[in-house]
Amino acid sequence: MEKELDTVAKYLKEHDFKLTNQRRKIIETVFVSHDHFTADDLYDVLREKGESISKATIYRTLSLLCESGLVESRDFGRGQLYYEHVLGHDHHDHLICNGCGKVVEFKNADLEKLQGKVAKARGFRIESHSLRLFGRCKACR
Amino acid sequence: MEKELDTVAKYLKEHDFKLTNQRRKIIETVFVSHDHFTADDLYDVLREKGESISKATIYRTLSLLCESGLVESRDFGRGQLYYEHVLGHDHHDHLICNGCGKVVEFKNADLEKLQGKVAKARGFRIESHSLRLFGRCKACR
DNA sequence: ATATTTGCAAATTCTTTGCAACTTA
DNA sequence: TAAGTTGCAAAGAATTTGCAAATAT
Repeated sequence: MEKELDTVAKYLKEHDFKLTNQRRKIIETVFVSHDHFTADDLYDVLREKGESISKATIYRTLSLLCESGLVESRDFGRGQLYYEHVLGHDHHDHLICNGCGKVVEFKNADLEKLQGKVAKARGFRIESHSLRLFGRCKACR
Repeated sequence: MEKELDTVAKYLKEHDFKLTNQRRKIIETVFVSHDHFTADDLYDVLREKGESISKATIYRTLSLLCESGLVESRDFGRGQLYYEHVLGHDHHDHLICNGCGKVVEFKNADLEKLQGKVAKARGFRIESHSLRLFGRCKACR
Protein backbone atom coordinates (compact mmCIF):
# COMPACT_ATOMS: atom_id res chain seq x y z
CA MET A 1 0.00 0.00 0.00
CA GLU A 2 2.77 2.43 0.88
CA LYS A 3 4.40 1.76 -2.43
CA GLU A 4 1.21 2.32 -4.37
CA LEU A 5 0.43 5.51 -2.54
CA ASP A 6 3.92 6.78 -3.29
CA THR A 7 3.58 5.93 -6.94
CA VAL A 8 0.33 7.80 -7.21
CA ALA A 9 1.68 10.70 -5.16
CA LYS A 10 4.57 11.00 -7.57
CA TYR A 11 2.21 11.03 -10.50
CA LEU A 12 0.11 13.71 -8.85
CA LYS A 13 3.09 15.89 -8.11
CA GLU A 14 4.39 15.62 -11.65
CA HIS A 15 1.07 16.84 -12.92
CA ASP A 16 0.49 19.56 -10.34
CA PHE A 17 -2.39 17.70 -8.84
CA LYS A 18 -2.95 17.59 -5.13
CA LEU A 19 -3.03 14.67 -2.80
CA THR A 20 -6.26 15.30 -0.95
CA ASN A 21 -7.75 13.25 1.81
CA GLN A 22 -10.40 11.94 -0.50
CA ARG A 23 -7.85 10.84 -3.04
CA ARG A 24 -5.78 9.17 -0.37
CA LYS A 25 -8.77 7.19 0.88
CA ILE A 26 -9.74 6.20 -2.61
CA ILE A 27 -6.24 5.08 -3.43
CA GLU A 28 -6.00 3.10 -0.22
CA THR A 29 -9.17 1.30 -1.13
CA VAL A 30 -8.50 0.76 -4.80
CA PHE A 31 -5.06 -0.70 -4.36
CA VAL A 32 -6.05 -3.02 -1.55
CA SER A 33 -8.77 -4.61 -3.65
CA HIS A 34 -7.68 -7.24 -6.11
CA ASP A 35 -11.05 -7.44 -7.72
CA HIS A 36 -13.05 -5.69 -10.37
CA PHE A 37 -15.30 -3.01 -8.96
CA THR A 38 -17.64 -0.33 -10.21
CA ALA A 39 -17.66 3.33 -9.21
CA ASP A 40 -20.67 2.47 -7.09
CA ASP A 41 -18.96 -0.44 -5.39
CA LEU A 42 -16.11 1.84 -4.47
CA TYR A 43 -18.52 4.44 -3.15
CA ASP A 44 -20.17 1.81 -0.95
CA VAL A 45 -16.94 0.36 0.38
CA LEU A 46 -15.79 3.82 1.34
CA ARG A 47 -19.04 4.53 3.13
CA GLU A 48 -18.70 1.28 5.05
CA LYS A 49 -15.30 2.48 6.14
CA GLY A 50 -16.95 5.63 7.36
CA GLU A 51 -15.68 7.79 4.52
CA SER A 52 -18.42 9.49 2.65
CA ILE A 53 -16.89 10.75 -0.55
CA SER A 54 -19.15 12.07 -3.26
CA LYS A 55 -19.79 10.14 -6.42
CA ALA A 56 -18.45 13.07 -8.38
CA THR A 57 -15.12 12.76 -6.67
CA ILE A 58 -15.12 9.01 -7.08
CA TYR A 59 -15.62 9.37 -10.80
CA ARG A 60 -13.11 12.17 -11.11
CA THR A 61 -10.49 10.22 -9.19
CA LEU A 62 -11.08 7.03 -11.12
CA SER A 63 -10.58 8.76 -14.41
CA LEU A 64 -7.47 10.41 -13.06
CA LEU A 65 -6.14 7.00 -12.04
CA CYS A 66 -6.97 5.61 -15.45
CA GLU A 67 -5.09 8.43 -17.11
CA SER A 68 -2.14 7.70 -14.91
CA GLY A 69 -2.22 4.15 -16.16
CA LEU A 70 -2.33 2.73 -12.64
CA VAL A 71 -5.93 1.67 -12.99
CA GLU A 72 -7.76 0.32 -16.00
CA SER A 73 -11.42 0.22 -16.82
CA ARG A 74 -13.14 -2.85 -18.19
CA ASP A 75 -16.42 -3.21 -19.94
CA PHE A 76 -18.07 -6.52 -19.19
CA GLY A 77 -21.19 -5.55 -21.07
CA ARG A 78 -23.25 -4.88 -17.98
CA GLY A 79 -23.98 -1.26 -18.67
CA GLN A 80 -21.37 0.13 -16.35
CA LEU A 81 -17.62 0.18 -16.24
CA TYR A 82 -15.58 -1.98 -13.95
CA TYR A 83 -12.21 -0.89 -12.67
CA GLU A 84 -9.16 -2.75 -11.51
CA HIS A 85 -5.74 -1.58 -10.51
CA VAL A 86 -2.82 -2.77 -12.57
CA LEU A 87 0.07 -2.00 -10.26
CA GLY A 88 1.92 -5.23 -9.83
CA HIS A 89 -0.62 -7.00 -12.00
CA ASP A 90 0.42 -8.20 -15.38
CA HIS A 91 -1.88 -7.53 -18.24
CA HIS A 92 -4.54 -10.17 -18.57
CA ASP A 93 -7.76 -10.90 -20.40
CA HIS A 94 -11.13 -12.12 -19.19
CA LEU A 95 -13.43 -15.07 -19.47
CA ILE A 96 -16.95 -14.05 -18.54
CA CYS A 97 -19.67 -16.53 -17.68
CA ASN A 98 -23.01 -15.72 -19.27
CA GLY A 99 -24.68 -17.83 -16.63
CA CYS A 100 -23.44 -16.67 -13.25
CA GLY A 101 -21.44 -13.63 -14.28
CA LYS A 102 -18.21 -15.01 -12.91
CA VAL A 103 -15.11 -13.38 -14.36
CA VAL A 104 -11.92 -15.40 -14.70
CA GLU A 105 -8.66 -13.77 -15.63
CA PHE A 106 -6.15 -15.38 -17.91
CA LYS A 107 -3.11 -14.52 -19.87
CA ASN A 108 -1.54 -16.17 -22.82
CA ALA A 109 1.63 -15.00 -24.45
CA ASP A 110 0.99 -16.73 -27.76
CA LEU A 111 -2.31 -14.94 -28.06
CA GLU A 112 -0.64 -11.59 -27.53
CA LYS A 113 2.10 -12.35 -29.96
CA LEU A 114 -0.42 -13.28 -32.60
CA GLN A 115 -2.37 -10.09 -31.99
CA GLY A 116 0.77 -8.07 -32.54
CA LYS A 117 1.35 -9.79 -35.83
CA VAL A 118 -2.18 -9.16 -37.03
CA ALA A 119 -1.97 -5.48 -36.15
CA LYS A 120 1.39 -5.05 -37.77
CA ALA A 121 0.13 -6.59 -40.97
CA ARG A 122 -2.56 -3.87 -41.06
CA GLY A 123 -0.15 -1.05 -40.31
CA PHE A 124 -1.33 -0.57 -36.74
CA ARG A 125 0.79 -0.14 -33.67
CA ILE A 126 -1.11 -1.58 -30.72
CA GLU A 127 -1.41 0.57 -27.63
CA SER A 128 -3.76 -1.67 -25.73
CA HIS A 129 -6.21 -4.42 -26.31
CA SER A 130 -9.21 -6.02 -24.78
CA LEU A 131 -10.13 -9.63 -25.24
CA ARG A 132 -13.26 -10.95 -23.64
CA LEU A 133 -14.41 -14.51 -24.03
CA PHE A 134 -18.07 -14.89 -23.14
CA GLY A 135 -19.43 -18.32 -22.44
CA ARG A 136 -20.39 -20.70 -19.69
CA CYS A 137 -18.30 -21.94 -16.87
CA LYS A 138 -18.36 -25.55 -15.80
CA ALA A 139 -21.00 -24.90 -13.14
CA CYS A 140 -23.35 -23.17 -15.57
CA ARG A 141 -23.47 -25.68 -18.38
CA MET B 1 -31.99 -7.45 -49.46
CA GLU B 2 -34.85 -9.77 -50.34
CA LYS B 3 -33.02 -12.61 -48.74
CA GLU B 4 -32.34 -10.71 -45.55
CA LEU B 5 -35.90 -9.52 -45.27
CA ASP B 6 -37.11 -13.08 -45.69
CA THR B 7 -34.74 -14.32 -43.04
CA VAL B 8 -35.94 -11.74 -40.57
CA ALA B 9 -39.57 -12.32 -41.54
CA LYS B 10 -39.15 -15.98 -40.80
CA TYR B 11 -37.64 -15.20 -37.43
CA LEU B 12 -40.52 -12.87 -36.64
CA LYS B 13 -43.12 -15.42 -37.60
CA GLU B 14 -41.51 -18.13 -35.51
CA HIS B 15 -41.69 -15.86 -32.50
CA ASP B 16 -45.17 -14.46 -33.10
CA PHE B 17 -43.80 -11.05 -33.81
CA LYS B 18 -45.24 -8.90 -36.54
CA LEU B 19 -43.61 -7.45 -39.60
CA THR B 20 -44.60 -3.83 -39.34
CA ASN B 21 -43.77 -1.05 -41.73
CA GLN B 22 -41.30 0.38 -39.30
CA ARG B 23 -39.51 -2.90 -38.91
CA ARG B 24 -39.40 -3.36 -42.65
CA LYS B 25 -37.82 0.05 -43.17
CA ILE B 26 -35.32 -0.55 -40.41
CA ILE B 27 -34.37 -3.93 -41.81
CA GLU B 28 -33.99 -2.51 -45.29
CA THR B 29 -31.62 0.08 -43.94
CA VAL B 30 -29.64 -2.11 -41.59
CA PHE B 31 -28.92 -4.83 -44.08
CA VAL B 32 -27.93 -2.48 -46.84
CA SER B 33 -25.29 -0.86 -44.69
CA HIS B 34 -22.02 -2.68 -44.37
CA ASP B 35 -20.75 -0.38 -41.71
CA HIS B 36 -20.94 0.04 -37.98
CA PHE B 37 -23.68 2.42 -36.92
CA THR B 38 -25.27 3.66 -33.74
CA ALA B 39 -28.97 3.78 -32.95
CA ASP B 40 -28.75 7.48 -33.64
CA ASP B 41 -27.06 7.01 -37.01
CA LEU B 42 -29.86 4.69 -38.00
CA TYR B 43 -32.45 7.17 -36.84
CA ASP B 44 -30.84 9.88 -38.99
CA VAL B 45 -30.50 7.73 -42.09
CA LEU B 46 -34.14 6.82 -41.86
CA ARG B 47 -35.16 10.45 -41.50
CA GLU B 48 -33.11 11.33 -44.56
CA LYS B 49 -35.05 8.68 -46.42
CA GLY B 50 -38.22 10.40 -45.28
CA GLU B 51 -39.09 7.77 -42.70
CA SER B 52 -39.48 9.20 -39.27
CA ILE B 53 -39.42 6.28 -36.90
CA SER B 54 -39.19 6.93 -33.20
CA LYS B 55 -36.02 6.28 -31.27
CA ALA B 56 -37.98 3.92 -29.04
CA THR B 57 -38.83 1.76 -32.02
CA ILE B 58 -35.28 1.95 -33.31
CA TYR B 59 -33.96 0.69 -30.00
CA ARG B 60 -36.64 -1.97 -29.69
CA THR B 61 -36.02 -3.24 -33.19
CA LEU B 62 -32.26 -3.26 -32.78
CA SER B 63 -32.47 -5.36 -29.67
CA LEU B 64 -34.89 -7.67 -31.40
CA LEU B 65 -32.43 -8.06 -34.27
CA CYS B 66 -29.62 -8.72 -31.81
CA GLU B 67 -31.66 -11.41 -30.11
CA SER B 68 -32.29 -12.98 -33.48
CA GLY B 69 -28.55 -13.13 -33.98
CA LEU B 70 -28.78 -11.31 -37.30
CA VAL B 71 -27.25 -8.17 -35.90
CA GLU B 72 -24.54 -7.76 -33.31
CA SER B 73 -23.67 -4.88 -31.10
CA ARG B 74 -20.13 -3.67 -30.58
CA ASP B 75 -18.65 -1.53 -27.91
CA PHE B 76 -15.82 0.60 -29.21
CA GLY B 77 -15.50 2.42 -25.93
CA ARG B 78 -17.17 5.57 -27.15
CA GLY B 79 -20.01 5.56 -24.70
CA GLN B 80 -22.58 4.19 -27.07
CA LEU B 81 -23.15 0.90 -28.81
CA TYR B 82 -22.43 0.32 -32.45
CA TYR B 83 -24.36 -2.20 -34.47
CA GLU B 84 -23.56 -4.20 -37.53
CA HIS B 85 -25.43 -6.92 -39.33
CA VAL B 86 -23.82 -10.30 -39.52
CA LEU B 87 -25.84 -11.91 -42.28
CA GLY B 88 -23.33 -13.07 -44.83
CA HIS B 89 -20.52 -11.63 -42.77
CA ASP B 90 -18.10 -13.94 -41.11
CA HIS B 91 -17.21 -13.23 -37.55
CA HIS B 92 -14.40 -10.76 -37.25
CA ASP B 93 -12.59 -8.64 -34.73
CA HIS B 94 -11.63 -4.99 -34.74
CA LEU B 95 -8.60 -2.77 -34.82
CA ILE B 96 -9.49 0.68 -33.55
CA CYS B 97 -7.32 3.72 -34.13
CA ASN B 98 -6.95 5.92 -31.06
CA GLY B 99 -6.01 8.78 -33.35
CA CYS B 100 -8.66 9.06 -36.03
CA GLY B 101 -11.16 6.52 -34.74
CA LYS B 102 -10.91 4.38 -37.84
CA VAL B 103 -12.11 0.83 -37.35
CA VAL B 104 -10.55 -1.98 -39.36
CA GLU B 105 -11.98 -5.46 -39.33
CA PHE B 106 -9.85 -8.54 -39.35
CA LYS B 107 -10.14 -12.20 -38.77
CA ASN B 108 -7.57 -14.76 -37.87
CA ALA B 109 -8.30 -18.41 -37.46
CA ASP B 110 -5.23 -19.14 -35.36
CA LEU B 111 -6.31 -16.52 -32.88
CA GLU B 112 -9.72 -18.10 -32.54
CA LYS B 113 -8.31 -21.54 -32.18
CA LEU B 114 -6.04 -20.38 -29.42
CA GLN B 115 -8.92 -18.67 -27.64
CA GLY B 116 -10.85 -21.91 -27.67
CA LYS B 117 -7.93 -23.71 -26.12
CA VAL B 118 -7.53 -21.16 -23.36
CA ALA B 119 -11.22 -21.29 -22.51
CA LYS B 120 -11.29 -25.06 -22.50
CA ALA B 121 -8.36 -25.19 -20.14
CA ARG B 122 -10.43 -23.10 -17.68
CA GLY B 123 -13.55 -25.19 -18.07
CA PHE B 124 -15.41 -22.62 -20.15
CA ARG B 125 -17.38 -23.20 -23.27
CA ILE B 126 -17.16 -20.07 -25.40
CA GLU B 127 -20.40 -18.63 -26.73
CA SER B 128 -18.96 -15.48 -28.19
CA HIS B 129 -15.97 -13.28 -27.89
CA SER B 130 -14.85 -9.77 -28.47
CA LEU B 131 -11.33 -8.81 -29.32
CA ARG B 132 -10.47 -5.18 -29.79
CA LEU B 133 -6.99 -3.97 -30.56
CA PHE B 134 -6.60 -0.29 -29.81
CA GLY B 135 -3.68 1.57 -31.28
CA ARG B 136 -2.63 3.86 -34.06
CA CYS B 137 -2.99 3.39 -37.74
CA LYS B 138 -0.22 4.26 -40.15
CA ALA B 139 -1.64 7.73 -40.79
CA CYS B 140 -1.87 8.59 -37.09
CA ARG B 141 1.60 7.70 -35.93
C1' DA C 1 -1.96 33.05 -1.26
C1' DT C 2 -3.70 30.80 -5.00
C1' DA C 3 -4.63 27.16 -7.84
C1' DT C 4 -6.80 22.89 -7.33
C1' DT C 5 -10.44 20.09 -5.46
C1' DT C 6 -14.75 19.05 -3.30
C1' DG C 7 -19.78 18.36 -2.84
C1' DC C 8 -24.01 19.38 -4.36
C1' DA C 9 -27.47 19.47 -7.52
C1' DA C 10 -28.48 20.02 -12.10
C1' DA C 11 -27.35 18.53 -16.66
C1' DT C 12 -26.05 15.04 -20.14
C1' DT C 13 -26.19 11.00 -22.76
C1' DC C 14 -27.83 6.79 -24.03
C1' DT C 15 -31.40 3.66 -23.45
C1' DT C 16 -35.75 1.80 -21.54
C1' DT C 17 -40.57 1.90 -20.22
C1' DG C 18 -45.79 2.94 -19.36
C1' DC C 19 -49.64 3.66 -21.72
C1' DA C 20 -53.25 4.87 -24.97
C1' DA C 21 -53.92 4.65 -29.84
C1' DC C 22 -53.03 1.95 -33.77
C1' DT C 23 -51.57 -2.04 -36.88
C1' DT C 24 -50.95 -6.74 -38.26
C1' DA C 25 -52.11 -11.47 -38.78
C1' DT D 1 -60.54 -8.86 -33.15
C1' DA D 2 -56.96 -10.12 -30.32
C1' DA D 3 -52.32 -9.65 -29.67
C1' DG D 4 -48.42 -7.28 -30.74
C1' DT D 5 -46.49 -2.57 -31.92
C1' DT D 6 -45.94 2.34 -32.12
C1' DG D 7 -44.92 7.09 -30.54
C1' DC D 8 -44.72 10.07 -27.01
C1' DA D 9 -43.08 11.74 -23.06
C1' DA D 10 -41.41 10.48 -18.79
C1' DA D 11 -38.25 7.54 -16.32
C1' DG D 12 -33.77 5.36 -15.62
C1' DA D 13 -29.00 4.59 -15.11
C1' DA D 14 -24.38 5.94 -15.35
C1' DT D 15 -21.55 9.61 -15.70
C1' DT D 16 -20.24 14.59 -16.19
C1' DT D 17 -20.28 19.43 -15.15
C1' DG D 18 -20.90 24.40 -13.11
C1' DC D 19 -20.11 26.76 -9.23
C1' DA D 20 -19.26 28.44 -4.63
C1' DA D 21 -16.98 26.89 -0.55
C1' DA D 22 -13.06 24.31 1.19
C1' DT D 23 -8.30 22.61 1.04
C1' DA D 24 -3.43 21.55 -0.26
C1' DT D 25 0.99 23.26 -1.35
